[in-house]
Amino acid sequence: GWAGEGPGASGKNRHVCHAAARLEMGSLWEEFNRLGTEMIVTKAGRWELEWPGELQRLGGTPFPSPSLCRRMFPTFQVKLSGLDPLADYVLLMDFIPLDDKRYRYAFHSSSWLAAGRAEPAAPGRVHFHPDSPAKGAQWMRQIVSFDKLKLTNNLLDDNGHIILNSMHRYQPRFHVVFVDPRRDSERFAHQNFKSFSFPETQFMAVTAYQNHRITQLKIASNPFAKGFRDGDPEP
Amino acid sequence: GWAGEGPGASGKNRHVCHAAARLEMGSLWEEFNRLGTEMIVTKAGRWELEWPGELQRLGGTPFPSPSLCRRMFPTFQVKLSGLDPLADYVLLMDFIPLDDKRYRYAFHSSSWLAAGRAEPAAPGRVHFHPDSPAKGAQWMRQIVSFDKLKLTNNLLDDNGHIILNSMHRYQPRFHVVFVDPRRDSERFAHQNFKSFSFPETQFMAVTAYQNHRITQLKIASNPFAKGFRDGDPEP
DNA sequence: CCCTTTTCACCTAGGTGGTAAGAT
DNA sequence: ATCTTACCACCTAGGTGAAAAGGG
Repeated sequence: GWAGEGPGASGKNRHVCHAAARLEMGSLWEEFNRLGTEMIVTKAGRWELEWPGELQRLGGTPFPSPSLCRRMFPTFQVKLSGLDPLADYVLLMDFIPLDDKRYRYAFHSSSWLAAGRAEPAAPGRVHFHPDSPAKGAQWMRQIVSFDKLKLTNNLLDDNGHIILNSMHRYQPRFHVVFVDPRRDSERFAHQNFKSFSFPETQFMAVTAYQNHRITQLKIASNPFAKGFRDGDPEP
Repeated sequence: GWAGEGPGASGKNRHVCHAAARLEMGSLWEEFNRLGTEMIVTKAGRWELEWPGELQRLGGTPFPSPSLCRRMFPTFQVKLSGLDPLADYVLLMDFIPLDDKRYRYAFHSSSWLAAGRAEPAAPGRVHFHPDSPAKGAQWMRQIVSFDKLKLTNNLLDDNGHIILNSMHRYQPRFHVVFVDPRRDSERFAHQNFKSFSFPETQFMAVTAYQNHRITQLKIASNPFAKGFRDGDPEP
């Protein structure tokens, strides 16, 4: 579907007021949403600094090992239009709680039940698209994919990942921010961005899948889970 | 080693005149250079557009498959200093012929012999570091690695790879370019960059390794070639 | 004969859910 | 009981040189 408008679409800078975003993989998102999308959040384990021996032999420096956090699937991807091709933009995402409830999954009825009030909100973080900043022309040239975005339930995470509470519901949000070259651009900050929310991308954060139909749809549609597919060939 | 100065170090813009670059993995480069470094260049094969079936099922769009070109090993990596932390810089590399000769390898003497004049120079291309442009602070924060740079001998390559003639010698060059915000910045273009050449990184372009000791050093030091190592454990 | 291309097994690197054990 | 963690086999994706085949 197309663009949910940001709050207060009026009074926007001309560089963002015509911006539009189309969610990619819309039919897949909707398929998940009908079942109740779940996204895995795991603790980042905080492996020690890695120095693989190979690298050590070569005289390189150690680097942080890949975290154990999980990506989203489906991946949040949008096709942008209406940007100024020559202006600079920053693209980013955040996640807002959909309510102040905590949930549990009732296996007997295969449904989610409210189970008390939400836990204290995790530190609010944003994920900047790693190509930011870039010209409008470059953002519009192809699909923008947030496949580097990772979710964790580790409140102490220091890798900059998105921190979410398990068993809570979230709405991903997408923001287009015009990089205002004016000296006093702070004064116009509220005019220089436009936000998009796609209701079909909301999800429940979990540490393990609860709904078996979600598990099966993940296995069927995520290429990295091919090892768990039964032998039913698909064209 | 440290920085070979660019041509005409005088009259440089203050944003680049103090720039310095230290080559990483220097001892490995020197070990290769003592034997006569060789780098593989292969034709990019130009596979058809890939549409893996996975992606098709998910409603995605096809994308060009990875090319068959080869990276450099060792990878060209530098540690930068002396940049203005708040200024924008573009980093790039190019490759200049070391002479106008063509070579062949004499197996009986295990040495390279001149074998006529160079073939017409391939189209001169540059490789921009994919993080460009970025602030000086970000470039100086950690080692800058050109591991996405790929070499090909395909004169018709349209993936933007570096085109080299096999059996010719080359000197990699590294350039730091200050992004001048002045309107008439073209007038100062010659002042706004600084170039670095590390003699220990020069190499012979080949389609297959000629010197067996180079092959063995590549196998011993490149993690991706571990499958060809004999069972001699290294700490 | 000299050089290039193609294909291959074998790696690195890292994204999956399953499973069993652990925590509360 | 309910939720979380740790480890695992199994994938995707792609970087290696060997070996054989191809070309002039």
